[in-house]
Amino acid sequence: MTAEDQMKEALRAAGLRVTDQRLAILHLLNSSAVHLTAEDLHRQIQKQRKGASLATVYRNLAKLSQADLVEPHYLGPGHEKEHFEMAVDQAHFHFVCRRCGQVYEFQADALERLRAELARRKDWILEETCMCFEGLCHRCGG
Amino acid sequence: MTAEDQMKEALRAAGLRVTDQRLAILHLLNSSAVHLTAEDLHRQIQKQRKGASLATVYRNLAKLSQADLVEPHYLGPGHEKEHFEMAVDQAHFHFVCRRCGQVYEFQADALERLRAELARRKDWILEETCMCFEGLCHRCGG
DNA sequence: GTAGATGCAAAGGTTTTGCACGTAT
DNA sequence: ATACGTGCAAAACCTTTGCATCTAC
Repeated sequence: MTAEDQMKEALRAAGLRVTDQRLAILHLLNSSAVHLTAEDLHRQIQKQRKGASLATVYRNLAKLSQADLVEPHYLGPGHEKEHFEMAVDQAHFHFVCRRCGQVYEFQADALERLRAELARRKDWILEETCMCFEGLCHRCGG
Repeated sequence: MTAEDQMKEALRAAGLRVTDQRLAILHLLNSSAVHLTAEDLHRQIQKQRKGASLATVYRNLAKLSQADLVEPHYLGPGHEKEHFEMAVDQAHFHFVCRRCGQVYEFQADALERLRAELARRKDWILEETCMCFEGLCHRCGG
């Protein structure tokens, strides 16, 4: 099954209609190594034959996030912008280099364990976790 | 030395002039158990004899953050709003209850160790760590 | 055919900025 | 005296929404 077929199936499974705009968004997120903002996506999609308006990008990112097809993360300098990436099974975390802007992903079992321990110890239900790091990467001075 | 004297000294040490508006902001953050947004601060400061415009609140929060006198954090539902608190030595983290809005702070030694390990293993300089959680607290369903 | 999706433009909310005036140093 | 800080209003910025049209099902 092609990647496109998988996307269509995932959309239908989520009760969402298959549209060119949604496929375009998913394709971009799927093929992109970086994490894109709504504005990034819009800019790139507009170049394509079947574009998508900025409003549509926002509406779809919201729907796709709700459906767990994509994941929002607050990244970037100062950590103020929402970025999106394809949802993946593996929990992972982000490190943003403040000089070159590169986003590195990494696994950290210890963080996962910490999450579980906190929930148990404090008696909280953790619905959302944001853990991200900023600094200088190995190339920029680390 | 009173808290006010300390604030004045800290401002001068940072090369910032001592103004009523800045003292008002610092006093509010200092006495507040919760984490306030620019809008929150503005609303409360306006009630005082010597108020501060919203623009001034924003400008000062930026300067005070640069000077490490206060710390910005992205909290709140969806994690999209910037909140401020007095800068403190102890690294700590935040949990926001989605129902009652209460912000809980906690320490996590494990995270500190992880930070050190990551920096060493990946050869990164970690300047900023964001770790925050949202969910339901023990009173609201945890 | 109908509910859902889109594009456009307008509105909403938050943060920043230009400029004239005020004030800490 | 002067550089810095402030208030006001306007602008910039990001995101959401209303509405008419279109389209996937």
